[in-house]
Amino acid sequence: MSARLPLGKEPETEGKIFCRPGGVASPRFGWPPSKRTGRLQEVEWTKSGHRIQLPRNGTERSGEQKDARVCKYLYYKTHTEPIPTGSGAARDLDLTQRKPFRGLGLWAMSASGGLMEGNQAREDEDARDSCCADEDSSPVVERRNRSGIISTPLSKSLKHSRALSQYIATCSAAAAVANANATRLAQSSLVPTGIKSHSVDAQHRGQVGLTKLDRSALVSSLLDSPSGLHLAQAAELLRRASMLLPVSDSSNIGVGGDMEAVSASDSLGSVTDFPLLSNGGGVGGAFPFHPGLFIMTPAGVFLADGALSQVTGASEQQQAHSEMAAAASANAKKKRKRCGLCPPCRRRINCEQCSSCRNRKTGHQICKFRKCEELKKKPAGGLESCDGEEIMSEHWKCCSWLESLSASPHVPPPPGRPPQPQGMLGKIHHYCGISGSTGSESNSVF
DNA sequence: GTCAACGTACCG
DNA sequence: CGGTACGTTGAC
Repeated sequence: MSARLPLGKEPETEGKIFCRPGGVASPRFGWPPSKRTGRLQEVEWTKSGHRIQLPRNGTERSGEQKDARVCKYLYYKTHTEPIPTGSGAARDLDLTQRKPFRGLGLWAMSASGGLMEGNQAREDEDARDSCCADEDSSPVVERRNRSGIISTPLSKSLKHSRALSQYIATCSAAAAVANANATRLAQSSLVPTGIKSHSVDAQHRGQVGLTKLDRSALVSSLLDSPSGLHLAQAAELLRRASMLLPVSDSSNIGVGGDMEAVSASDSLGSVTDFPLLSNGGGVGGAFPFHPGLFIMTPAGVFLADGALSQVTGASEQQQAHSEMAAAASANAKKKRKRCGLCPPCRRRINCEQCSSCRNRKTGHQICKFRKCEELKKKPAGGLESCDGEEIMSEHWKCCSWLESLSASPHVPPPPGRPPQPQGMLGKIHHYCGISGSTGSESNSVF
């Protein structure tokens, strides 16, 4: 690579937060889309923040360089001197000329010639994909689906390799979502009962600058996630429940997409265990029903027995039960959605080589390398594969426990499951077998 | 079990 | 209404 910068900290990268592959924000590594003015420059960084040069093909790396390998990303270089066409540097920098598939769909070699493997190769691929977008100044605009995945008609995508540049916006959106989620998580773990409103306000103030894109990305990510899907279903159930509810001013109870609802009395207790619901995604206003009123399963969201008896008359429970059974059977047919978290989901490029890509016109299948791991699994193993009766049986089990929980917050979970000392949410999660690590919980209760 | 093809839900 | 992709089915 002929275009080298002096060693040391790159001024352009100081004091900025960059979007790294996978939507991770980082102050050091990445690329600043708003500032890119020059050419792509590949550099590697030591953990101490110094940029170093790496030997070319086949050269053994020093210890420091080995450390730096994991920190290698591209960034936009501000210099503007042209790079001689045909030179090694030009070859290295002209990443848009790569053919988009090798072996298992991973890039096996870095642009500087170093061997890479597995996720590292994939991450670098993503990084370059995002960076090169503007290098290739083509005005082609491609559509994205809700997950930020480039979606072009088959003919188009086969004609030209994906303009690797077109993922930056997605990346920033993902970073925004990650940021929002981080904020939410921080709030959920830090905010004790009683000072919730202050924190919500603070959070709200802090998020005032959130753009519409940020919010829609957040909402979209929530609704795309398994739990988010449940959230949407919960909203619908709430809407129905509020219609049955003899509330004097029902217009004040809104459970729409943004869940900007006016606070209502809390029938079961505090909702501070459920910040997502209580603060309406940082918008203000409280979720008008206690989350414990809902039982969420892969087959759908149900109102708990106690909830039904509270928000409706006992005579209406029967009707609601049959509605729930209908919903369960309807949801059995419903398409599952990509989890958006697994590596295949995070992959944004069709390999264009697998059978699904080649045969997309008739096969109607997503690229094999982008097929969600969750969708690959059979919906079996849990409530999803069972019939409505089983679902309802599980539902009643949860209901009875939730009712007892609402009567006394210290009722232990049903036998067979050891207690978990993390408040109501912990109990609920434990009772429902939620690990919380993958977001692919088999069933969940709010 | 894998693959191709088709039906169709879902979305813009 | 067209595009994408999940679910299902039948062939191998």
